[in-house]
Amino acid sequence: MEKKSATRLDIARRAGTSVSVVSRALNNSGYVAKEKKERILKIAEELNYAPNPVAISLQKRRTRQILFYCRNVDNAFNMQLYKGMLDAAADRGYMVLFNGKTAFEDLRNTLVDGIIMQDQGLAAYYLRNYGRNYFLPVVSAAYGEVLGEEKDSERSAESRTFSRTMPSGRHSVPIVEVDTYRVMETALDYLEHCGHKKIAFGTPYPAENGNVRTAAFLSRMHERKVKDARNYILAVSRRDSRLAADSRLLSFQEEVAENPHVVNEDFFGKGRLAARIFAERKMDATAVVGFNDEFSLGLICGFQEMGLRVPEDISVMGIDGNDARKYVSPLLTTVSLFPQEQGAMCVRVLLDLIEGKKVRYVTHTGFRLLEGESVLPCASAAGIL
Amino acid sequence: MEKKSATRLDIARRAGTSVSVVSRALNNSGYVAKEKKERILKIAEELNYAPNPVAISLQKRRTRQILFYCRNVDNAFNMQLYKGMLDAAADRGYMVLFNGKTAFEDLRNTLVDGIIMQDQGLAAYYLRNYGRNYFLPVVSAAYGEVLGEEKDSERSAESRTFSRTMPSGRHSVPIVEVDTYRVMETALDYLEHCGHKKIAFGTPYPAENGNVRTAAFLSRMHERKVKDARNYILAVSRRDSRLAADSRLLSFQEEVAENPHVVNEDFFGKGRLAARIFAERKMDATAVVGFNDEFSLGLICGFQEMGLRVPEDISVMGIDGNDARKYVSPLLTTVSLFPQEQGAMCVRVLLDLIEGKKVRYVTHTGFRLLEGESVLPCASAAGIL
DNA sequence: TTGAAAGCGCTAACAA
DNA sequence: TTGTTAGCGCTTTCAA
Repeated sequence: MEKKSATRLDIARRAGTSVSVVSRALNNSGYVAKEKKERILKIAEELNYAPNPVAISLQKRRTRQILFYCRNVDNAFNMQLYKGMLDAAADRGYMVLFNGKTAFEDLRNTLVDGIIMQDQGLAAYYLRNYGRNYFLPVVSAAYGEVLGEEKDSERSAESRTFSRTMPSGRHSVPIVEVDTYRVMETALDYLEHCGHKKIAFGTPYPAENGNVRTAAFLSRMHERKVKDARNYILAVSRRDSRLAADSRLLSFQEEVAENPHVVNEDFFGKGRLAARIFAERKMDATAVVGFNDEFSLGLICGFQEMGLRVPEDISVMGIDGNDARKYVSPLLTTVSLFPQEQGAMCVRVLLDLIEGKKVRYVTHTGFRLLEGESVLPCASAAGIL
Repeated sequence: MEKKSATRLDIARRAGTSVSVVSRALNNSGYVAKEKKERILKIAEELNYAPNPVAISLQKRRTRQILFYCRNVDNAFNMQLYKGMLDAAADRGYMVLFNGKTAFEDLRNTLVDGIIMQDQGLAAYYLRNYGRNYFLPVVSAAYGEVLGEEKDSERSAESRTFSRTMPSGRHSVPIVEVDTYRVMETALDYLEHCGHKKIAFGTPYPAENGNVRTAAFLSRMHERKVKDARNYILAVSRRDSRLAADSRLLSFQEEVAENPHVVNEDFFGKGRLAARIFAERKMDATAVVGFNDEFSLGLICGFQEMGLRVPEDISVMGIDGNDARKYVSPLLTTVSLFPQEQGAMCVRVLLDLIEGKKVRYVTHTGFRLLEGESVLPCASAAGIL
């Protein structure tokens, strides 16, 4: 048993034939005498033969593995994305591996045919710094990425298509995303429908940070003729001293941030803190839309810790459709982005790319309001402070 | 750009030298004239050369990748195990991939050097059905596995060692686990210390199911001369009709259970239901130890939904050290198994195995009580029903 | 129906 | 210091 495992050559020798016949027999492809085939199969069995997948991959120049590269292992939303990927990939004979931490430089040594990046920021960074050297197809799921020039130019090119040739844009990657602007609209419409007039947007980033979700909020508020919209942005400063101290868990695990732009965000903790800031600033909103569900769960926790009732005193709404909602009462009302479907779509786009088909540059996936109990319906909308 | 990427041969040709020199230059190993080396590096740069990791793996007969095979993608505990693995593996130059769903038969096609199984049950099943044919080293993290003959015989062989030869036991795999009996003791000691006399054990499995945690509870209760210990087992029947209906989330994702013995357990949902069963059965315990943290969070949720206060009316305690604790108030008191350390240890054992070192058959990792707010301290321990 | 032969892209021993 | 050579284990022509 200690010795190395059998190869097709070993089988061929015992069967008194050649490797190519053995290969055909094992893969049942091509001609091979029935009797001989049986003998080969039997010998393979006896030898506990198992093909070497690495050799097959080298020959076929295809591993049939793809990777979901995702830093936020903690976030259930990403795990839901991953779940969606698994099925979609299996349908086409691929495996999806997951990796949350390998340095970008080492990523190129992964034995995969393509990579799905957690979000656009990561994808752009990767491509800019490492991607040019070898074109391993990459697809990105979008999620709260920062809005910049690149983003602007991208928005105007939604119908651009890709093939396996180098993309035309500078650092562009096909992305699968949800239309954040319409999502935000859905959230705000719902709250207004429930009677809320003053609506805040809670975000874990500084107010000036131009992430799409904040931008979408401002844009929608603008449309609604709210002039002091910026006052309704409830931002958590990255350096708020209470951040570390506020952790609910004794932390025996030091957090390590390796890439400057990729932090393992504690959305929950920031949401929790945001609730305190809301009170300190005496914001007069009757409802808060959180940056994402994790953040919103933190908001609920924070409000409750201050003795406020959700939704009687303050309504909270999220964005994502994160299954972690189940843990918290009241059940969070949210706009679900159906991460599973988004993940599945990422896989389809990536596999199309790998297989040389043309793919759309931007693919939009669906969303839907999921009612919970965290928004006061038809509220008389009295300020609480 | 469309054409296939450059190889060492391409570089060699342009540099007017041979592949081996190129190889040495690129890997900076062995002799190569300084000037020539520079030229080679430059050409490689120009050609956007990137080595083919599959070819390297074939040659080296090592992928430097290992896999964490884990079905319960939903459970934060497993993600914590995974996080621990990442660092430990990086220390030794390995990547850890994660996969949650590939069928066992396809697992052998994975391009990895070894596999860590989520728990002993999975590992045993895998080895029994697929593992014999090719010895891909496997290590298992233990967690609530079912106690059987195998397990008994294993316990008596803790000091057995393994090498890459076929293990001596029938379907045995090195495991990295925490001593469940001592963990249970720690939990019960703490509750008694807090004044609790009647302690229940909540489990998502039928009462007869001999999983280690239930067994440990019974064993410890027996030691404490509690004769009706079985009456304090709060079990959820697999077929309780309320299970499906009780889900807090609109479920657009149908759950698929592929392997009979591997179910994507909804521990939270079962814990929630268990709280109801507790009330229906009018159990007179003043504290409940949940099977694991997820289950215990469900218990808290369930009790609160019935208008009971935790811990004033009923104390709840968990086992695991699952970070999902942060979501729920009151903060769950638990015995942490330090999943990150357990995961790291799994990796070390697996890599030792891969590298041909002898490894212990069973490796125990540490645990510790983590106080939260879900247990009433020094309770007068009045029954609530 | 078979099997020899030429790779896939890289490593490493060895002779030069 | 260099280059030739022989693989790693498998697939796939193509001539027999």
